[in-house]
Amino acid sequence: MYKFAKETYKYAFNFGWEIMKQRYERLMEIRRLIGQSQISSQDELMRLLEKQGFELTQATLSRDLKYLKVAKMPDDRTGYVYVLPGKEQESRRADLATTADYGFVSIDFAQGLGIVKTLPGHAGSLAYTIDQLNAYEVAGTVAGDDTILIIPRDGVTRHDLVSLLQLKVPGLIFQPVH
Amino acid sequence: MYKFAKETYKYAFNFGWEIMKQRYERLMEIRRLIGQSQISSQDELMRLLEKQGFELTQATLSRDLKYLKVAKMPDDRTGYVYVLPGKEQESRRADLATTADYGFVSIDFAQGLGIVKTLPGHAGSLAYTIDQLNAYEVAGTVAGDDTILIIPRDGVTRHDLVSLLQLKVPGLIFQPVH
DNA sequence: GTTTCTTTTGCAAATTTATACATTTTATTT
DNA sequence: AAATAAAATGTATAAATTTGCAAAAGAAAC
Repeated sequence: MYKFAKETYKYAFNFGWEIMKQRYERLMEIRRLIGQSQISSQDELMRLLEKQGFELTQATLSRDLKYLKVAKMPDDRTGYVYVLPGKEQESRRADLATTADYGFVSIDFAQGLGIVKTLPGHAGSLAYTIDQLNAYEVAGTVAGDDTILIIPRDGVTRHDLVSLLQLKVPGLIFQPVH
Repeated sequence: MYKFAKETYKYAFNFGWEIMKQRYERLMEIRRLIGQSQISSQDELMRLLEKQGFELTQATLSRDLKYLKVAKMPDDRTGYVYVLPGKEQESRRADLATTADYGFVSIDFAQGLGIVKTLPGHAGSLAYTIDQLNAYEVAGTVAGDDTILIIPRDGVTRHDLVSLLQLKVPGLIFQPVH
């Protein structure tokens, strides 16, 4: 939804001399389409624009996207998606946990249990985060000061567990300091 | 700066069975490089990694970047830059004004002056924002309720003015409602 | 209206990025 | 340790994106 209804924003770009009206309408439409749907290539976007009655080549689209500062980012669903400036964050918030500093140090396995090492004092909060995932794979956790014991359910492999954590706790493995 | 010094994070990925140590070190280095410098192509990144002693092909890099969810976004300086997830925002904060809702409607020119129309009551705040730019091009502004008069300095063209505003007030032209 | 200057766009080529497939490497199981 | 399974990587190629250049379209100046 844009602030100006079509009728209105049509004139929002009247620079006094009928500049680039068509181009700006196209740019608006591009923003709308990208904000609304998961677009993963310029050709795909081009086809959508053509349906709307715009005529253009992919080369122009490349320039438009550059002008609009639209980024192309990897996406689990579609492979890659175009995202509007400022919207990148939102699209990453699907996961429960945020990219906070968990104090994670390492994970190891023994006796069918996962042993997570953390910085001193960080075990509790990371264990809590893991509990909050409510994941089937995790039967329960026990936290000390700098160590967490993860008890996997029967049949859950260490690999399943690592996958789960990597998927649901982004930033756990690669955690830069702010 | 990473939380774990090299010596430490070397072992942060000991999953109990010597998994992918080399790969993870490379991934860490990629994150470091991308966070630190303005990298605009995979080949460029590859060369940097080779200097660090890593051996790999561009294909692997493409996969690594996908895994790390590194986005490629347009950048005024370098054309395009790779950005870490969560860091996109920061790289856009160089400009004074933020992507707020300015109530901007249109801009026109007459008598050598710029006439900006805004939504009712928005003239004052947008004029203030423009004043805060402290731009040479603008000798001064006068704001009513929904209209701003911009007085350009001698020799400043309407084009200069539009360029200035587009450059310094991102989102002025394309402003989606939140 | 005509001329001049600027911007936009398409075309084609260059560059950059992604991926299918085969191979190697690494982990898991027996 | 051997066999099996899974993951990572290179090679070659396909796909996608960017860009130089020339033409067209649009504004500005005259």
